[in-house]
Amino acid sequence: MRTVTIADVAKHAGVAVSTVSYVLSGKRAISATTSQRVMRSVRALGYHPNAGARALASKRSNVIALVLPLRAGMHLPVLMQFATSVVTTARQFDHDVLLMTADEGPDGLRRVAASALVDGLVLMDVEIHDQRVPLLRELGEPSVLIGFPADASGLTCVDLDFARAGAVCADHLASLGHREIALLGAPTVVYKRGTGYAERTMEGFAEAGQGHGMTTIAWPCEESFDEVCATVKALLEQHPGLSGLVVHNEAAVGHVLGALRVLGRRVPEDVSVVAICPDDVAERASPALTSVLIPAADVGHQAVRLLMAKLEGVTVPDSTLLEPRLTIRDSTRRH
Amino acid sequence: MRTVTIADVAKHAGVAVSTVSYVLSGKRAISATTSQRVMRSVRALGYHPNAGARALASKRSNVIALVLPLRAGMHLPVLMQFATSVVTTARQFDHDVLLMTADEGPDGLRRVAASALVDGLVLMDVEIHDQRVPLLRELGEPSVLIGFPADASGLTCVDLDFARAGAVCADHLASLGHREIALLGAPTVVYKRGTGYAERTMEGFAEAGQGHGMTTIAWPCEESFDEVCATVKALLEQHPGLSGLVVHNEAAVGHVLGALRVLGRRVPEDVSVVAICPDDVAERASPALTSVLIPAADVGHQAVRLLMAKLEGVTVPDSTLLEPRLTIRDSTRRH
DNA sequence: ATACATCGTCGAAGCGCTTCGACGGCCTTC
DNA sequence: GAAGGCCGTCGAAGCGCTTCGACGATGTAT
Repeated sequence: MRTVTIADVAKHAGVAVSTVSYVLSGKRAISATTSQRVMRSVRALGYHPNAGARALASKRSNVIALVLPLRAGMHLPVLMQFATSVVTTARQFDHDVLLMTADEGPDGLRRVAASALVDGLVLMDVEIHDQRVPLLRELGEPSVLIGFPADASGLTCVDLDFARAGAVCADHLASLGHREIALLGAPTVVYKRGTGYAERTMEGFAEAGQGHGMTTIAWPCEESFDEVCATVKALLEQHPGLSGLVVHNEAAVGHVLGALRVLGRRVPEDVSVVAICPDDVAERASPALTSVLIPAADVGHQAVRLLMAKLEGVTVPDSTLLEPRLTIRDSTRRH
Repeated sequence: MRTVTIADVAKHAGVAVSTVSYVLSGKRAISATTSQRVMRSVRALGYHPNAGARALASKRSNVIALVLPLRAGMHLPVLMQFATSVVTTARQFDHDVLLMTADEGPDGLRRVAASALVDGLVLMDVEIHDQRVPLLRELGEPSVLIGFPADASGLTCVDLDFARAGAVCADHLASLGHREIALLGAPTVVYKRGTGYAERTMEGFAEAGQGHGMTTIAWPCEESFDEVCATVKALLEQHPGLSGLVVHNEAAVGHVLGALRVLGRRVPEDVSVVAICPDDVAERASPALTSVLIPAADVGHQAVRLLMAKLEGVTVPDSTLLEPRLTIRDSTRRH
């Protein structure tokens, strides 16, 4: 069963090859009758354009690259959500997604760009000092970053507004009458690396808290149960007046609750807890956690939308920040 | 800066276009001197073959598809590990990876196959009654499945040997002198769906346990803390002699430990716990969990290896099962 | 010395598609 | 009623690569 080509369709429909092409692409007006006849033939023969030939002739592959770094301490589930929403959205624009990891290094990006394998790039989990950024400038491929590098000039970046997320947590606790609150963040290694979102959350949290006249503390937090326990214990001892806790560390959130249980602190009677994490993690906890959602699907969707706009030659905003969403559950209460 | 083509390289090196092609592909003998000259030109000009043109002429795109279903209750982190090892391995064979989700339905596979966008497929998380399987047979695209459908005849499948994994847990507990042991598995919905690996783990566990003359219990396990608590409590009440627990549910494993703590059972003094989960989850727990590893990276690697062999026309085994690896940590002891 | 492989290289023919220019036929417009 | 426009369609020229057959130049066997 030889694969069916555009020539087969043309013959079957009794028109020229170029006519079929124009019907399919809509780049020239074709009469309704011809168009219908062609479409019937397309369906009858089960025609699918050959991707290579199309790419060669049109200089567009209809494929975008999704570039994941692979670092320790990444939020795997969230990444996965990003990835799937990127794929789904790309398909809506008739594009496919090539999955790349950064372990091929800069050459990977170079290769993919130079070989015209992809029309554009979506880079995930961009850090403050990301090696991929200068390369991106050099290549001049259309691209969208998820996350913000130090120098974002001339780049298109999308992310959740983490500063707002931190602030929303502080605001919520303030509104409940808490006066002394703490943020438990990512492991130290993440801050050392210069990971923008972690720092921005802290800043937003501290700023908002202080704006409400609260005392704010912000500590990094490792991810093993024993370390979380020790951290929480030390935190409560050093700050006896502490009544509100924000956890921005998906792997540790379960352990924080366990630690409070072990230490005999009730949630929310003794201490209110807000998590920055996906809804399923928050709902699975006991008590169900008041949480701020990272809208991973939205971010992926926006990233692709922006990239598609750029491919069309449309100018897009440099920076897109997505609003965090607070869901109040059972782990916070009036103090 | 026009993109550099094979003709540019040929001119620069003073040879014919076809000679350059043969140097690069190695499909015909070329003298060492010519070859070197060509390679020098390739580097000097920064030549990268145009993917579309190559695919069109050679009928091979050097891209494989990675097809993820998107279902509730999936092990996201493990999936991610699969995915990255697939990408890394594919690159070693000079292939790229197209990421597809099944939400485009069967048409997605059909489209990708018919358009010659990919040379082959890796399907992840295949279920007992997977809709993609009949389609795969129809398309006749080279493919490898991760997981086993009910009828695997004529297909190439790879997976961790989950029956062995269950058995290894039972064996380990038996060797420590436990007489009554239980398996806490996936949520009910996963079994209902007919998910092979969950059932196979249970069977391997039960069979091995009974082989040692032990009493074995196997229960599904939901993933919220409260439900886990209730389940563990009921389990211990109904089986007072129970001293060994196997947890095959990544999301619940932390909660099981928390539940035991709440119920006043010490690990490992009162009850030994073995988890089937990634090492980082096991190490993060307190006490660090004796665990059986799901070698996600290996599975991905093998899947790609097999697919590449098939693309070369080599015959490969229908079924590849990977040995689970038991790591003894602090959560199990002699009874 | 002749016949015949073998080796290294070249030229040209596509691969299946898009797109440009051309060209009839038809409708306006004065 | 002639000049000009627009519409719908066609043919052909590539896009950049692989691969086939051809062809001198060597090397080997007779």
